[in-house]
Amino acid sequence: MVSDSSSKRLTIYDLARLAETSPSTVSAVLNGTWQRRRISKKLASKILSLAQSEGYSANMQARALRRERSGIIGMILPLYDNRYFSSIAQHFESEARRRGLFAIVSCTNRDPKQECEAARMMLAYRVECLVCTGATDPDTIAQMCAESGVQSINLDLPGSKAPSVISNNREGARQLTHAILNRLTEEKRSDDPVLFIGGRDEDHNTRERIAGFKQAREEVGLATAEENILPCDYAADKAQAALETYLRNRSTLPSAMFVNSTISLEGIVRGLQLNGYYLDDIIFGCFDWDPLAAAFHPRLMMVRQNVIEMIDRVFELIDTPPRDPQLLIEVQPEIMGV
Amino acid sequence: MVSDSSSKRLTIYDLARLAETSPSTVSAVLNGTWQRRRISKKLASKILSLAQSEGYSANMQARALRRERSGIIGMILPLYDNRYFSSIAQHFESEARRRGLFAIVSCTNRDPKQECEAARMMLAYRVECLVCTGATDPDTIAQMCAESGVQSINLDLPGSKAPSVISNNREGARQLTHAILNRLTEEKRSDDPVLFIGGRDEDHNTRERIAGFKQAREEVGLATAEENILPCDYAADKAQAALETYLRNRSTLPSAMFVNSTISLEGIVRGLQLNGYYLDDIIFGCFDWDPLAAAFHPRLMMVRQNVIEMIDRVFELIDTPPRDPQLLIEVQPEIMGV
DNA sequence: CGAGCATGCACAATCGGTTGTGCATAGCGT
DNA sequence: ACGCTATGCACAACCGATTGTGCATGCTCG
Repeated sequence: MVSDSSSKRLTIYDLARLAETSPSTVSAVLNGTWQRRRISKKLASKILSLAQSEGYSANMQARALRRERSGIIGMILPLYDNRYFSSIAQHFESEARRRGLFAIVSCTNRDPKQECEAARMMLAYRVECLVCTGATDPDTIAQMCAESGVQSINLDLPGSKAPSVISNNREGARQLTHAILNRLTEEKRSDDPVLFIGGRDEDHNTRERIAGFKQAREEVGLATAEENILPCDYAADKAQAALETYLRNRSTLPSAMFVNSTISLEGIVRGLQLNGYYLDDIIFGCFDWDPLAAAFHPRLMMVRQNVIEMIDRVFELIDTPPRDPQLLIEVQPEIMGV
Repeated sequence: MVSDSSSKRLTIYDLARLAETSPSTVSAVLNGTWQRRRISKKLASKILSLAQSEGYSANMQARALRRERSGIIGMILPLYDNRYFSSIAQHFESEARRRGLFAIVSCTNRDPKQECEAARMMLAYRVECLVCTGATDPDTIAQMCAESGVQSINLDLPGSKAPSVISNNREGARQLTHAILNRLTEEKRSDDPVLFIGGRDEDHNTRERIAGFKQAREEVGLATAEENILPCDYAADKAQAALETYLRNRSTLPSAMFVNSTISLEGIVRGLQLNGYYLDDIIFGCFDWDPLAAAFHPRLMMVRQNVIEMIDRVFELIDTPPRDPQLLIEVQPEIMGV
């Protein structure tokens, strides 16, 4: 290992000098096209072992520039702070790696401005494709990508200008609601009200989940009072406040709750603890999955979105871009703890 | 917006043609050096508005190649799946952004091979600095970076070949243990055994935490039996199995437990629930922080590592690289729920 | 023995910016 | 009118890889 005194990194020109050959030959050997270019096996292995021993590493910027392909695939993500988004990032990364792509992920804090800024950076780094996860404004980003000739795909929340892969929120919510109602029936409390809490009214997923919730109740002959639907935003504090307001107006605790995310669940649980309620009495269904929470509460059922399949679908769309930009793929989530 | 028919992206050469000037002038204007290069304000604003209206975006690969600076800063991370690592990634990203750097983060699943592979990729993309978080083998990576002339910094777990920023694990554990012991005293159970469980014997942080645990007990005159120290690995299953084995050999549950991470806590809680124990009787101290878990258990105290300060320290080291490669910076964590 | 082909490699253009340098022209002072 | 500086910009050489093309040399075959 000859650590170059200049501390500059080795290039194919340096290797060419060392191997007494030309840069183009070195390049051909190092990127595997040497057979096609009729480089002798002898010279090839000489160059390869030299590259190895000198610790050569190709300059990806130069390669990307010349090839007009960066080898980078981008994702924007609201946050990392729950298992759902974390595992999305993780699977995206490993799947990208498997395909020889380098994944870069940017958190945008559910802020449309940051989303745009991140998308702009990714486009500047010439990502070959951009996956837009849970974006507040996916269409703007799809538009930006289209103008740069870059493919984009929406994940988790659908858009209208690029194909989307999302969970089947309505069906997941329907099944979760049925699971809740079944528990209530087992406990002879089938007529008790169930509170739907958390999420945003404007957001596609919340609307679908509310629809699934109502549908399930209807299927067992129950009407749903609007006062029991509280899309108070996802944030823990908002959920906690909404719950406390709700409780102030009535004498009894609901026997069961459909909570729209783990972050909302955090506020709910905190609020109940602070107000001295006994948690284990309540049946929880949470449209989200967290194994630690599941371990804590014996009657907490959770919806685990099928992240692996969602990411698979995303890459299928990347491999064979659909004609229809409005294509919507729904993936079935799984109900845990039933 | 003239969407180029060729669908190729605009370059400074295109802009130069449109503005009837030279590429070098366009470049100077777009990267802000035009005053120094005595370009007239008039021409500058013409080029700027043209770039704006045509949606020009500089090719970062080309820029990086010429400038010999990628503008990229890298981080390798074991996982995203807990709040600690997630927030590390998030703060790293936003701090990098604030400094005009583009952050790329790779998950390596605590696998030394993946760590090396990720580091190699990052070096190939010519990161200007690599932050190595919770690496199983930080020194190998530090070595790779050094050979490429790239600065590297260890985070969370220390190494000997690059400066490190970690939590003060011993002091955090000492304080957490005191908090546990105080609770026990309040409840007149101060002589009950406390179980330390989770983590890896070989890992620096676990060793320090065990030391802090023992020290705190010693400070109140308690000896620590080795049978009550179970560094059974972090994984939930391992922790659950270790706990079940432990319980099989004695008649009573420990009144309190020091659990070495939320992932271990998951296994512990699950094991206790499955075996019919009443969780709320137990005092938990967990060297990790998860607000949802904290909401669930009224007697769960948690150590929240000061991620913001740790990331700040990392960037200070990047700004002014220390002479001593063995420099170790310890950041005080906070005890939550006392 | 010479045409023709295969073999093995080097040359040089190129990707899109950046930056040192040089060359006109204008303005100014004497 | 002449020299001098300041102004405003263009030229061209890079950065490090990729790739179309071309040129020797050696070998085969009629």
